[in-house]
Amino acid sequence: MAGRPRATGEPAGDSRQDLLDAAAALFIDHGYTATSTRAIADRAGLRQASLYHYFGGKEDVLVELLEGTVRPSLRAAHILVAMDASPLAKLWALCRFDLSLLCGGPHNLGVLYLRPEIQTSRFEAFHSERAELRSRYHDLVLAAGGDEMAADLVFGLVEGVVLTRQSKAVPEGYPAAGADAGVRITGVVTDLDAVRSEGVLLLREKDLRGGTAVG
Amino acid sequence: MAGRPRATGEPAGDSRQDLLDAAAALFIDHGYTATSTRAIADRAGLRQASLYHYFGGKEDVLVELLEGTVRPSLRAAHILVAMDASPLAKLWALCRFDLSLLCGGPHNLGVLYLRPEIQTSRFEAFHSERAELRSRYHDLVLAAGGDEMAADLVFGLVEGVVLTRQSKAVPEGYPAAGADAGVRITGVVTDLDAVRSEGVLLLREKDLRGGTAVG
DNA sequence: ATTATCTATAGATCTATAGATAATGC
DNA sequence: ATTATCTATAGATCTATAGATAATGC
Repeated sequence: MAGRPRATGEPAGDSRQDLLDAAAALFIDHGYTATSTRAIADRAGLRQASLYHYFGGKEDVLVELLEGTVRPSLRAAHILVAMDASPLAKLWALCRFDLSLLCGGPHNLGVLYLRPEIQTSRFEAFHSERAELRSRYHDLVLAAGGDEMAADLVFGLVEGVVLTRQSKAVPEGYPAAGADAGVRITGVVTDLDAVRSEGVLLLREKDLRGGTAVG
Repeated sequence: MAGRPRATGEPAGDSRQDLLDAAAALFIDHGYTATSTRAIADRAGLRQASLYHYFGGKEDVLVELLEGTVRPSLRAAHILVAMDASPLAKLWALCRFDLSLLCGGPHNLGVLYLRPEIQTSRFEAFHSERAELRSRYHDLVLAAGGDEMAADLVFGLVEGVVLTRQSKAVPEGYPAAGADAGVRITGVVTDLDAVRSEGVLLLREKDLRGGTAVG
């Protein structure tokens, strides 16, 4: 702790986290390349060079932000898959959980998935975690009787909310409605009301509650 | 025509189009801000300063690229809406058409929709055309008996293919399967086979055939 | 005479490093 | 003695403009 006081006069709290928060907002609103290390530091109340005390460089900041976004969803997927319930109910719950994360939080962090700067080896860990999440969706859709393409469509529907959220505020019931849609897409004829009820129960599990994203 | 020959020796064809093509590839692969005017010109076989003979600046190039992507879809939407058919069949056809455009073409141009650089007044025309396309989806979903949220979900499903395409090659039948999914999402109980058959017929209309994107 | 291209460059960035300084903690 | 911050700066960009040059077209 301690150290030289900030030139801005601000009462230095958790500088590292301040830098992450500032970077998240700027990367989303202005883009990665368009955001200078100076802009990040300024917003966090520090001088440009101080960023290098906490991170190796700008890329390290983005790596850390991204890793934090898939983790919760992947964790939820693992828990759900292991539970004792029908595949469709698990699928409903996973869609619902994932959509809540993508719709929640102060920033539309999911847009970062489409940024070209993350197509380098520095982001391999992030990409493989996201690929694994996609696999869980596939497993559930196939187990429910759907096909490969339906699985891709469901995953696309869920992540597609990122585009929706960029254009307009998503309404309250969107995650639940999206989960309904995800189940419908599978093409498996079923009693949707029953699936939804079972899915809601699954999300009551203690490890799956209040899963709102950081950012 | 004519003018001083290129320093690269290349046999100067349509320089303006060459610049647009080069910019499309680079904006998508490396990002707008990360792409320098020099990189665009180099790829097009010209010197950096020559870009300014054709465009006011880098931003003008992006404006032109984006305008070219929504136009065909919006045009198709207008034609379909005016046709004499069931709302669900029109919706199926619009989804199918739109998905074909987003899946086709050499580049995944749709990713540009999520770039932060386009959130300025320079891109207002593009944004309003895209908003109008969204409205057409809403009209059709509501006419078919679905609600507002279903309409947003269908539009999100369609545009969500942009994320899918970034991670993997989308299979041949994806646009048709996506159109099926779009209809299913509405929640309107119906004979999907009949809707699909009717939708396929609508796309036989001369103005809606072979609608593959430029880029 | 017009056009498409070129070369050269001013002015404004931006990243990362070197090294100083002002706090706390021992 | 350690840590968090600072100031200063070298070196590498990048955009846009000024003005020259090499073709074709009249």
